[in-house]
Amino acid sequence: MQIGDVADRSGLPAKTIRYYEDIGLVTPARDTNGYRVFGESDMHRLSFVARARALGFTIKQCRSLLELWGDQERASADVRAVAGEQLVKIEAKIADLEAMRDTLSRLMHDCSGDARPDCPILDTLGGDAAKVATPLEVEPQARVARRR
Amino acid sequence: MQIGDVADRSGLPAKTIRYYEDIGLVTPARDTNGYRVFGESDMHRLSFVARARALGFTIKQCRSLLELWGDQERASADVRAVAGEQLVKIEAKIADLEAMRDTLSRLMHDCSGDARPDCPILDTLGGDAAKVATPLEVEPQARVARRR
DNA sequence: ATGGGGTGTCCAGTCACTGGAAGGTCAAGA
DNA sequence: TCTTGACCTTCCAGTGACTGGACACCCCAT
Repeated sequence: MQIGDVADRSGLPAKTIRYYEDIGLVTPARDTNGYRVFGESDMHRLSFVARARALGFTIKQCRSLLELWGDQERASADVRAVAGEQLVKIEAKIADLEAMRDTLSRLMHDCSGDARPDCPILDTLGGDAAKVATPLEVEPQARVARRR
Repeated sequence: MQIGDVADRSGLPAKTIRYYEDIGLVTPARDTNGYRVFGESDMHRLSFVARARALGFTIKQCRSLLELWGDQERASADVRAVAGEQLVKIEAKIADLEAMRDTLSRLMHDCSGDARPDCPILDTLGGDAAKVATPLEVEPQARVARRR
């Protein structure tokens, strides 16, 4: 198989597959003309990575997972640990994004969105607490005394 | 004010503030010793950006919002448009992450997480549909015929 | 022989910072 | 006066995971 076939079958762009070779995730053989030659096992590795990436695993985690995948002596607890770590990060990101979404949609709701300049969105971003019901404040930190 | 004070008051790292100067978000004056000197308006701009970034706006969007903020002739509809664009992106990201979370937590649930090697997480990533209830398949795309 | 669609390498750019090195500035303490 | 140490400066490089583009080679069909 050459790179285009693998790209089609794995769903990964050829560029990405070359990149994965670059960083050592796959090591396809080479034809006499210099073209990469992928075997079924390369194909499986790439599909594995594609699925793992789709679940949000980092390349580093993919490396660990690939290693565990190839290790018949593995403990499923080790796999579970990697997945759990990822799940925690995803949940944190969701929480962050939900907070953003809530604030944004409240601001959108409060903004008339017409030709007039009055805008609670800008008021909030500008920190104009007087004009805003629930402002988004950034508390200043304590700091060593400054001269001048 | 010098950069440290602004950093404390805006919550942004000094490095980031220098970076923001670099990309033209603020243009603080300079003291005779070369130190940056920030006025209240610089401070407000930076706090504005900090809040906008906290809501997930890109630097580019921050630029637009800053411009609208300074424009007395603005229409709140323009602000609302930027915010709406951002809200859509955030909602899409949340949906993506929730899908990942759901799949991951299902896999975690199915994985014993003990010393044995059997692991539905790896089975799924490996595309071993036979072992998995609801596999995560990547459909191959149609493609121009390939020789060899 | 020509055309077109593959494939190869290499370099640069993305985004928004962040880390680190090497050095200048200033006020307070010994 | 000298030193210490907190602050400040610039510049360069790295992050993650690709992605785009330039340019050239390979191969088959017409």
